[in-house]
Amino acid sequence: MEISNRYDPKIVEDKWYKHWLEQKFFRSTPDAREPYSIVIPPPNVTGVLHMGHMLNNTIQDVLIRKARLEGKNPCWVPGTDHASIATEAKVVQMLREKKIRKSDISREEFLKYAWEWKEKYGGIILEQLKKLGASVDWERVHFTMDDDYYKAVIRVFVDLHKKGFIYRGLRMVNWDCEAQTTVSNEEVLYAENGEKSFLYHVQYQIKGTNDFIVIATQRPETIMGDTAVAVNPNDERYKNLIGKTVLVPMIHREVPVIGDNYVEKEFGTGCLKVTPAHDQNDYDIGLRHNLPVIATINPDGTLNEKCELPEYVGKDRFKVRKLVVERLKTENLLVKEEEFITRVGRSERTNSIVEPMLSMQWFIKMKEISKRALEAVEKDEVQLHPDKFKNTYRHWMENVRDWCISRQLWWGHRIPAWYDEAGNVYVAETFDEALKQVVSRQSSVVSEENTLHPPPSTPNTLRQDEDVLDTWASSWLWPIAVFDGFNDKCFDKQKGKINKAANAELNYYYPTKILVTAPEILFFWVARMIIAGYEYLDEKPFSDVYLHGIVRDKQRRKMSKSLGNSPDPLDLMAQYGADGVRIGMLFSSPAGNDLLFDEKLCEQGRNFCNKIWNALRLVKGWEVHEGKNEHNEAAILWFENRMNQVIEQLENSYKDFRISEALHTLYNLIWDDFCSWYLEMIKPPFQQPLDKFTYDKTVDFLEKLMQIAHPFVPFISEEIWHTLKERDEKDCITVSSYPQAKPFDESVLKKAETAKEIISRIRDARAQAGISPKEELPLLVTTANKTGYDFFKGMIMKLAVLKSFEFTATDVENAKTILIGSDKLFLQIQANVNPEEEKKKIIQEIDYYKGFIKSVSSKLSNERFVSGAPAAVIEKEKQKLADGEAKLKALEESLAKLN
RNA sequence: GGGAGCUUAGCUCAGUUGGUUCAGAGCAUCUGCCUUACAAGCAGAGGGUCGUGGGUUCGAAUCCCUCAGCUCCCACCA
Repeated sequence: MEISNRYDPKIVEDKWYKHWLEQKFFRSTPDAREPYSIVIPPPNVTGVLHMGHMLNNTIQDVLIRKARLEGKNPCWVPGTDHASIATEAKVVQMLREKKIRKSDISREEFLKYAWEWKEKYGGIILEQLKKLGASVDWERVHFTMDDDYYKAVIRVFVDLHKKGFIYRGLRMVNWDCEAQTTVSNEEVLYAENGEKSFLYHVQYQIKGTNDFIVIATQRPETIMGDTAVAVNPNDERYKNLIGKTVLVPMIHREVPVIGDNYVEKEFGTGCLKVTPAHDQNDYDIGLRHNLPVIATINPDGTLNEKCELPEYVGKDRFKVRKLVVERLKTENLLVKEEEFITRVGRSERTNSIVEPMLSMQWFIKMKEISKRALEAVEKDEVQLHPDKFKNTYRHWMENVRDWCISRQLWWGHRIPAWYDEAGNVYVAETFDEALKQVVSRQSSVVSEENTLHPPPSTPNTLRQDEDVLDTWASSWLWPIAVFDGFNDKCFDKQKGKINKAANAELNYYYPTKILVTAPEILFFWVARMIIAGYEYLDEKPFSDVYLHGIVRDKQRRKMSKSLGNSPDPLDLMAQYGADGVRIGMLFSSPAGNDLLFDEKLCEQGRNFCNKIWNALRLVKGWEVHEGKNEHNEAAILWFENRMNQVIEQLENSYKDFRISEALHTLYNLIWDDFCSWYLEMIKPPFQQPLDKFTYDKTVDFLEKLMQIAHPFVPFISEEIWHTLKERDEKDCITVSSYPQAKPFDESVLKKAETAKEIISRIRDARAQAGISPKEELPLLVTTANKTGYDFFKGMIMKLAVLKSFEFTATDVENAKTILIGSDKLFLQIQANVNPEEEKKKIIQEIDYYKGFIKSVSSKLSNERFVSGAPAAVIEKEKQKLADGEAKLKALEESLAKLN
């Protein structure tokens, strides 16, 4: 069979992915095996996958494929997230390009466009996952707005409302005037170095006097909403004013001067104007002092009639700011105008300045519901990797704030609340149920906020809340909902709990094994999933959380479309193969660290695949004859032991989720140990056949190596699996078994290391002397332990290209001397080396060993060390001392000879 | 302002309970090779006072403190 000398992923990858799907290798249903489930962090359907997703999904696939090889029942659930605000923004933009304005179309029409968008991008995302080789169960694709999922979200809302965790309240929210929606704190961005602004010092007249008090503000346009002026109660300058009344400029509203510790004496003038309607802190002060709230700004950012100045009504707040400043100037109320760097928040989606606004919103009370989720991580029931995130998690959970879950959007789960004409609220899963509540309202308690209103006369006027839920209020149910955990059969509406036993899937797969995601969404998503898990199942959603870093470019910049520094994953995979990209992604991304992506890493991955490929070519190219070549025994024994050692190391890496480390270990095993050493050791001379015994062993090694490598490089490993031997279509590496870790003999490994060192040193000496690597050289050795060489002598002769290997009792003159331990190797070459250089090197070494011996012997003569350290450590130290002394002696002899 | 973390080779990072076979890996660099699997390759080499200054210890990259620099999270000053 002719095998190309270049590995070509293109022909291989699609072929095998298709085959795997046909064989249903990724399909999982509950059975007797141990489950190993992972739910994918559902990518947003805002667009196509980026490099961060590649990293995220490669890690998951490695874990899933490893579990599959280990005979577990791996279930990797794929899906996508509707990502309400992000997707809606994309759709609005897309429509804008088509000259369609959201405000001109109906909710239904808009949703039609949004669904089309979802179908398109959701589809692309799933195709990208296939290209990557993701072994997800394609019969389990979920979307956070699928019918079942939608119902689950609504059901949870109703349930939490019933339990008293959800309430409706007036709160200061971040308002995006352009998108006309609230945005979460997390969606508010601040410019790195702040933004330039002005601090205006404005005079407020003290009532009944001609005196003034000067406040400092950035937002003069909110003056008309002022309901107090606050000073620090300990501020000697102003404390006497507390209780007095001042006049708000322009509108002459009488407001009190109050004392509040929030005010910092040093900042500005030490006097703060209080506008409870348009600033969070002012609102808090207002609550403490029972101040009225006057909202002067409309949701669209214009001023309303409450500002009492008709000329400003309907004008944008920033325009009004200018007008107010001018007016204050003309009225001589503006004392000072200083430049000021402020950290103003902008909406992540529209970049418009976020307006703190009082608004009626739905909230989830977080304190109580999140208690067990905090404990779970504290007690390591849920383990975070790396565990430094425990601190961050604790800090957040201990200071958790109520979660505003309503969004003024169309794309998402519409809030299941209905209002009657009187303003009563009915929270129910369906309209019909809400209607029922209306009918039975007279006698029953509905909810707190309704008690003020009488029951409606005509129930038919019920109108549903226009808002939808925050995306995370659906994705926090992901690990439960993808197993249909909220269906009628297993969800107990009375208790508000899921009966796991009534749902075979949930019972088998939940809790899932591990969640792989980025630390950025530790709170938005991870923490909330844990909360939901305990609330509905009294159980964690996953045992481990692997938090990987952000993919950045070489200059540490976050990859983004606008910077154009993000490569297209599909292009990369076309260029380097999916396996190459997978390796590239994992090569330098230990958990918790950002990945500085460099295309060279993918190139390295591709080269690695090619290396494996050529190992296959070599093996397949040999002619095999019956029999057994005794000379290869040492190599086989060594590699067997070495492989077992590495398998054990890999297990340790996997155990701690050190995926990157595992890959490095594997890479070295294949490239260095197998290709560079083992294959060279057993390689027969040109055009000579290989003995069958060695051949079979080698094929066996290569198969095992491919099984170990399979989680990282699924495609090439499958291809090699089938090229090595004729196999049945069902006999795939994907569903084969992971090699067991077997005990290994340290002494064999140690002897081999010595042999390898000898070979390297001889090659080095040869290179320095300028002698061709092909020229066979004689070697003479002095040693106290001749038998120590027996095993690897043949190997050394072969790889160091020696003519002979003899022992001698006396030192050899005119030869290059190589010290290995206390043994001396004399390589008979014309040593064109500088004796002074040689001496210098030896003296350096002698110094090192003298220091070494001194340190070890002082340790051994130290009473506290000898009495304190365990026997094994002392024994080791003694051995070190003996070795060191022998080495020193040999060195000194060599030096003497040179003199 | 509160909290967490980082600083080891030119670059990116390992270094698990302190023990001079522990100062490492990959990339990059340099030297020599088209050696019949692979130039997407082979064989070698050089390179670090382990951020600074102290301390604990028989012994410190590892533990403690100081300082400097960097990063992240949370809150946020009108």
